[in-house]
Amino acid sequence: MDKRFQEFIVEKGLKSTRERREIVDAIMETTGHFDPEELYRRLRDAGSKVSRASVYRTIPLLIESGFIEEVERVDKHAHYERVIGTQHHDHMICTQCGKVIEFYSPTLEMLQDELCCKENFRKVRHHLEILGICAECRGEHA
Amino acid sequence: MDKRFQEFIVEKGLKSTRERREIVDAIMETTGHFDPEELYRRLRDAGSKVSRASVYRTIPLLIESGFIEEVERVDKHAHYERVIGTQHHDHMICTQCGKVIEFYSPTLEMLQDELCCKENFRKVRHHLEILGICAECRGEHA
DNA sequence: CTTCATATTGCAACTCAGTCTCAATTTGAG
DNA sequence: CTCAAATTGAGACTGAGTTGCAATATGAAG
Ligand SMILES: [Mn+2]
Ligand SMILES: [Mn+2]
Ligand SMILES: [Zn+2]
Ligand SMILES: [Zn+2]
Repeated sequence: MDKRFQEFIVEKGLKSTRERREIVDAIMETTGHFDPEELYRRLRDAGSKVSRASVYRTIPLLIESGFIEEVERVDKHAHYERVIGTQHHDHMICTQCGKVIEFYSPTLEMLQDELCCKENFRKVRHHLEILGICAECRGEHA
Repeated sequence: MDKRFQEFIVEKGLKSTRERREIVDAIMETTGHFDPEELYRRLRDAGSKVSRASVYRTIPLLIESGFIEEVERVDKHAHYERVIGTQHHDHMICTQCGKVIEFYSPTLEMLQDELCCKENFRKVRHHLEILGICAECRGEHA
């Protein structure tokens, strides 16, 4: 069970339950993006007894604690990814095959800070999604 | 009725119906973001007989023709905005009051092009959302 | 270790945006 | 004008996400 989430639970006066621990652990073992249904199935398949309701109820806590973030909406359901223990990045998404390229640009980050400053806006987080076609889907070899 | 959408309809071998014309016209009169339910209500209130189904069925056509784009997902429903006859821009959204600041930065656009080039990704469109707190919500005067 | 107020759980019923089916109507090419 | 093909409205349906509730688990206090 992640220490930071544990602290969050205690500070908020919530309880550390097996269900929450199982959910957090399952996400720790996840690389890449996931959706709640998938996470729920994964838990069940691993023998857990957590309910779908608990999974959905835990997600807002995980977001509030800064453990995960919502990253995309595909097929009208939300997708998340762990942000604790990973570096911040943005996404290029291939609209043909769904492939996700993660990238990070300090210049891009700084530029955003400047823009927010100019608008007198206090940036908390951001979300950049570049949609297009990946090299493979364009049938280019190199 | 917007000329470009009209052309799109013809080229696709679709039909120009009163319903589609009414929907397009209603969006032309819209400034800012809107959601399908709102649009539907607005049409009805103006005396139109269009059905909710037609509104939802027309939206994908409007997107495909480049007339509107999906801009945000709030309260788990989609929001759109007209992009024909407006300049491309991105958004800063206040998580406290919901205010939307629209901004445009050529530098930001170019930087994205460079990053895509580096990843060998063909950018088609993008979507940058900066979440944070606006000046008013921070209780600052100036 | 026991007690007990409070938080949490599973389940199933529910909500609501969005989709689909189908019979009736409209469109526009010929 | 005719007629195949497209579109429409109504309402049933879907599926992600939420919620009420009774049963259960947690953990602070004693
Ligand atoms: Mn990612
Ligand atoms: Mn806008
Ligand atoms: Zn691809
Ligand atoms: Zn605000």
